[in-house]
Amino acid sequence: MSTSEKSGYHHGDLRAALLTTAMQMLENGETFSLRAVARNAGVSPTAPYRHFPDRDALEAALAVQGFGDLKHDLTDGRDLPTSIADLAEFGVTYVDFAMRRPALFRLMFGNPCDNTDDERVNAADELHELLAQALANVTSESDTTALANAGWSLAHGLAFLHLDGKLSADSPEEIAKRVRSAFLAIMTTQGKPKSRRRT
Amino acid sequence: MSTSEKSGYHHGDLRAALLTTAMQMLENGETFSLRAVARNAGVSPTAPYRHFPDRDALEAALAVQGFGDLKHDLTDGRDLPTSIADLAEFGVTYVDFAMRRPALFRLMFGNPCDNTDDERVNAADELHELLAQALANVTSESDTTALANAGWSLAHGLAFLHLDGKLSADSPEEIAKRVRSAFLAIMTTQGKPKSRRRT
DNA sequence: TGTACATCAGTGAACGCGCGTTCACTGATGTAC
DNA sequence: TGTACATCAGTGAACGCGCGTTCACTGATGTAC
Repeated sequence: MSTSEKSGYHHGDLRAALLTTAMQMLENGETFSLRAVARNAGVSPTAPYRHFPDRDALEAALAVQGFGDLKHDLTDGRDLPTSIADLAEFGVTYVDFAMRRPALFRLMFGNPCDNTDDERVNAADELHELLAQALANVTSESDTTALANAGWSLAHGLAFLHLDGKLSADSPEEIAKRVRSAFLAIMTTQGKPKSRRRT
Repeated sequence: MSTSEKSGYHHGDLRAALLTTAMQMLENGETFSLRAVARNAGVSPTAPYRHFPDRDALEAALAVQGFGDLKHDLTDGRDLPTSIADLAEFGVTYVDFAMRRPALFRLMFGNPCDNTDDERVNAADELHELLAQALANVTSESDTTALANAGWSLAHGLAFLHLDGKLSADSPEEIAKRVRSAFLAIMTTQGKPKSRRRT
């Protein structure tokens, strides 16, 4: 990582370099391949196999990092939400992450989980728990799991609808505004609820 | 479509047959390719080019059909929602569609729109409008777009989280129950809203 | 009613592409004596 | 301190794969006279 920069053959810290490179590619919205990552890292197509058993392993490592980053975005420099307005900001951050790092977000969430990779499962679980806590903080209900699912799904749906161009916007601010409005609107509705039964 | 079944060379209605075949493949969760569709339809790899200019055209045609089917599922044999409970059933239908036809759902929603195909755009718009109407029916607010976005996003998020295994369930019933709970929970929350400002 | 011919709807070989992965290899590094 | 050697981290050629698409073609259909 330090002295090895000029040495041609041995890279020094190729594993880290591959992750960095792959992450950059994802940030640019590219869906990467093992070969493309190697190419961009300036290394032969087979070199990555020294550090990752296969393509899936690289993906999993990136997802773990992604989950960490998202969690960081959600918690760093702010308290857990205590009001609906706070919660809306939580949602804004979630969607903003998706828009800033679309390919990474897709990699994290956009395909069936690989439940064999423990690190990945743990990282995902941690995030899940954070979201549950956030929701629990805001409501006075006893059973918070339904609400937690709803809050997550709302943010998640907004993220993907924007990502896939089903809801279009000209600027990040416009998106943020839309997310805020959505959270506030749905959590403060007074419709004409014929039945209010709980399940 | 009628007499042509035995004639070897000329198929009779290959265009329709290709769509049917492709639809079945999607229903089975397979992501298809032009070649695979042709193979399954018992026809040479290049035959589809008689009926579709390229792969994207086939995809667009399938998406149009998908939008129609989903709209049908949502409206046929029932009135538009008038209560939150009705709306929850609307969501249940949306998610159920996604779970029954996962690959089709992904094809419809899971990638940036092809806005050059008019038919496709129209079909998507119609669905969009239907959702907006449904939401408008339930609330007494004047500006319903925020709520419409929220309702759609909520259902959409639930659909994708289940599709991608982030929320897992053993049966369709369990999913339906979860969707209902989510809608009811988030639309009837009384949190401790510090601020209730609208945007 | 029968035939000539244009049109239509398929075939099948071939192209170039990027991919994941294997294999035998070689150059660089670091450690034991 | 210097050397022998094991280990480590790369290389580069090659594999088989399925894909979308092109091209020149041929067999079937239907229409005009």
